[in-house]
Amino acid sequence: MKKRESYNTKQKDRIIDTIKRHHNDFTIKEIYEELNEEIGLTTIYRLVDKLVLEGKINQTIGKNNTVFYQYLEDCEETNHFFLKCVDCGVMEHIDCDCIEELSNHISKKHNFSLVDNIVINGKCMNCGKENK
Amino acid sequence: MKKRESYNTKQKDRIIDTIKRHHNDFTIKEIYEELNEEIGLTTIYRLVDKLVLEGKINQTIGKNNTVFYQYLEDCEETNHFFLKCVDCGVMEHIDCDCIEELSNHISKKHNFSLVDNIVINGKCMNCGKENK
DNA sequence: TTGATTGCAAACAATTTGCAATACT
DNA sequence: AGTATTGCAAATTGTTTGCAATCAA
Repeated sequence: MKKRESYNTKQKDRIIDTIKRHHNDFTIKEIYEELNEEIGLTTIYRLVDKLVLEGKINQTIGKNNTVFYQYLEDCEETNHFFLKCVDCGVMEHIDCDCIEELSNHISKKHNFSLVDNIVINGKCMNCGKENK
Repeated sequence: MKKRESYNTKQKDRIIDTIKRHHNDFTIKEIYEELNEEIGLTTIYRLVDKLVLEGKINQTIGKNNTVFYQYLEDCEETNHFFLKCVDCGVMEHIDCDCIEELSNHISKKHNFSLVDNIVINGKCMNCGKENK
């Protein structure tokens, strides 16, 4: 029973491609439909689960108990820090010293080490100004 | 059809009391069982949903697609900022200038306003040192 | 008395599992 | 050839809804 590496398949490619085109949120159903239901739901669930475990996708739960995912772009930086707008769902990757400072501070003063992929909720400029 | 304020009930009291005793994570099922199944699941779902909407409870999704909730303690400070350990689930309330600094910086430099209740994932000292 | 709340049973929706067929290397 | 992957159907689980009975004000 030799352990093989994973196989490349047409389905994986198409799912990942679709996921990457969603900069912000996506749901399983959205991906399923965007693929014209040509790939089984089960397959999508399985791949997305795997990517969540690998930390490439962030999983959240929002309005109406809907489960959302976000693809965390591949980037070389050590810090994968994102701001996510709770209203429109837009996600921005932050590459700024403030993150490292925060991380150091948290670890030194509060004895917590931040995880690799941090997603912080807020409101983007557009959505923020709408509320009076 | 006059709009009444909400009623105080035995059930609400017991549920909230139970929730408050869980400093960290809780699931609906845990609460249900801790109440000896004396209060209907439906009632628990309804109250917890309401508290989530009011921002008193944080809702997350974790391992095995389990939905977790955390009660965000009542506190006078404007900033409700928490560090949550992804391993053991412990949550710590942070009351520190660094939060305000971060918040100002994010808003000034990155055009995002942070939401009221921020929960950031990390590893607490105990769980952090276990990994090699 | 009036409207809110409760909780059951049923409906619904989301996710997982078993398994045979298929695809990858 | 040998193992991973796929996808259907079925099972399972989690959550919501309808509604009649009950409760709070």
